[in-house]
Parts: sequence; C-alpha cells; structure tokens
Amino acid sequence: MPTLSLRTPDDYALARDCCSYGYFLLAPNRWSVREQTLTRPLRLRDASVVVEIAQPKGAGTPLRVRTSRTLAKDEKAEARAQIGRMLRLDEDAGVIDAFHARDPRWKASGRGRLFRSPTLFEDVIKTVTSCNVTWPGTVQMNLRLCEVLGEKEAEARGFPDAAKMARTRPQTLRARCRVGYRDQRLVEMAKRFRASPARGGLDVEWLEDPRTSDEDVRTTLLDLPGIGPYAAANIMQLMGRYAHVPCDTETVRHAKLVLGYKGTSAAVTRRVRTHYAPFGDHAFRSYWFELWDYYESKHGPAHTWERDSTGKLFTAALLNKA
DNA sequence: GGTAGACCTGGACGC
DNA sequence: GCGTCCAGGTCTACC
Repeated sequence: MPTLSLRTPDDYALARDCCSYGYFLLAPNRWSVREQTLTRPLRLRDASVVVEIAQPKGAGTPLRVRTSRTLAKDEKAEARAQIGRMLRLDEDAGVIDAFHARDPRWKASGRGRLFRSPTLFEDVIKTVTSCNVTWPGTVQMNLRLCEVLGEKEAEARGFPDAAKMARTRPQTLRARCRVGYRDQRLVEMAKRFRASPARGGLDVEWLEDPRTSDEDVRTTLLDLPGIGPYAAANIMQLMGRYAHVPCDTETVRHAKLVLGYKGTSAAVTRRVRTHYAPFGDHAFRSYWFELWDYYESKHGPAHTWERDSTGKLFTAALLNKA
C-alpha cells in the first residue's frame, strides 16, 4: 500500500489530539480503537483517496499515512494540506504552550489541539447538522449524507463536496438523508460555497485569512443559512478562533452540574461568558477541555470510544442522569 | 431589542 | 405496536 510520511509538532500525540472533539466520531471519519488509526476518504481536486493515519512510533514522531492508491505529486501536497488542517498540525508546540501558560490545568496532559474536518465546508455542514438535534441524530445525518451523496473510493464513501450538495434536490436530502427542515438551508449553503464572491458567493480565502477580524468573520457566518449565534461561535473555534464560547444546552448543563451555577438558561449563559472571559483568546479551549474531561470521566478515554456505541451516550438527558 | 411559536427527527415512555 | 411527548438551535413574526 502506498505510504506518505507527515512531520508533526514535537508534542503531537495522535490518539490524544485526534480524539479531542466530537467530529472525529462523525462519518466519514472512522477511528479504530484497536489499531489507534483514523481512516477516511479525502476529496482531492480530481478524484478521491482513502487515507489511514497512524503514529506507529509514538508522540512527537511522524505520522504514517497509507493511501488507497498512488498519488501524483500535487495530490500528495493536497492530501498533506487536508490532513494538516484536520489534525491541526499547524498549531506547533509554541501555540499550545501559550494556551497552557493561560490555563495550566492542561499542561500535564498536553491537551490543546481540537480535531476538525479537512475542509471548512465540511465543518460548516457538520455544525448545521448538530443544531436543534440530539447527538445520535447528528451521527445519523452525517452517515447518510456520505452514503447517499458521497463519492465511492475503495469501498468507502466520502463527505460530499459543495458542488455535489449544490446540485442535490432539497427533497432528496430530506427523504434520504433525514435532515428535516435543514434541507433547503444545506443546498443554499453549498451554493454559497460554490459561487464566486462576485456572484454573491462566500469568499472562503478571505474568511480563512487570520488577518480578517473576528467580528467580520462572525458577521459573515451569521449571514449564512442555518447559522445562528451558537453555530457561528462553533465554526469560529473550528477555524482556530477560540475567543468565543458557543453556548448550547450542553453548556448550560455543564455550568449547572460542574460549575454549580443556578438560575435560568439565559442567566447561566451570561455567567458562563464571564467565567471564561479571563482565558481571553483561549476561552473555548479552556471550556472545551473541562467538558471533554467530564465526558472521559464518564466513558473512559476518548481514544477508546466506538462511534456506533459511545456516540449514542452523548445526550443531555443521559448525561444529566449520569 | 426581546419573545413566542414553528420547524423536523428520533428516542423515551405509557398504554 | 401505536400514540404522545420531549430535546435540540434557528428563523420569522410580532410586540
């Protein structure tokens, strides 16, 4: 099987840094608990490829990426870029040290990186499918989006790209992918990603540019169909902008159960914002690793979670019972 | 600017 | 096995 090697930051640990955010459990990602590898198809410029990512020599050593077919030189570069985005290989040890200086609670475990998707489009769609639905519903929607619309490569189906989703009828998304009222919003979203900025499309390059201000990014995201305050803040953390905490029912549950806050959801949400404000540009990471720590205290280390079983446990009702 | 109600699916629960 | 209720964030209409 063809193999690539990817250099990692000195402190990079695949099992810890990959299994750090819920999206690693969503299709087409497949984390193998037994092998401690991540497998998924990537959509390259002209065709797809399935990659299996491992770190056989342990933390800080290069990643071994097996590919389902031999890649051309430009395809290798594209695959490296997508894997780098997904695993946050761009956040070197210095970036993580800066977070630990602000919040030393995570220094011993080395936590700091959060898993995301190979593309912004996939992150945005995954966020829309996580709104107003319980976690098992999100798992199902992503599975069906891949099964119904995903391109087949080596017996696996990838995540649909914007072009494919933009061409899909809303009725198909609703009937076959069970996305409900999100059908038109998803198609419209895909069209915004497809169209050029001159034709009212999203300027993805500008949006992903670190020089673009948080406020401009937030305003642009809120203008997208299906994106409200929670989704915008979540997409921003996926883009590496950690100053805002996306507040949802999980946040309120966490604040009441772990932080001991009382009162209405609105009142608790206001206190949450104040609570994490001292962490500044790292507020989301501080919040998230508290939440993740709680999940792991209930279900064991995330690198031991099976998508089809553990995933179903993440509902507010069950966590409240726990 | 704040709030109520609709949107849709799937799981839990009672009968 | 069926019907009912509920959780979940966004959007629109209305005050």
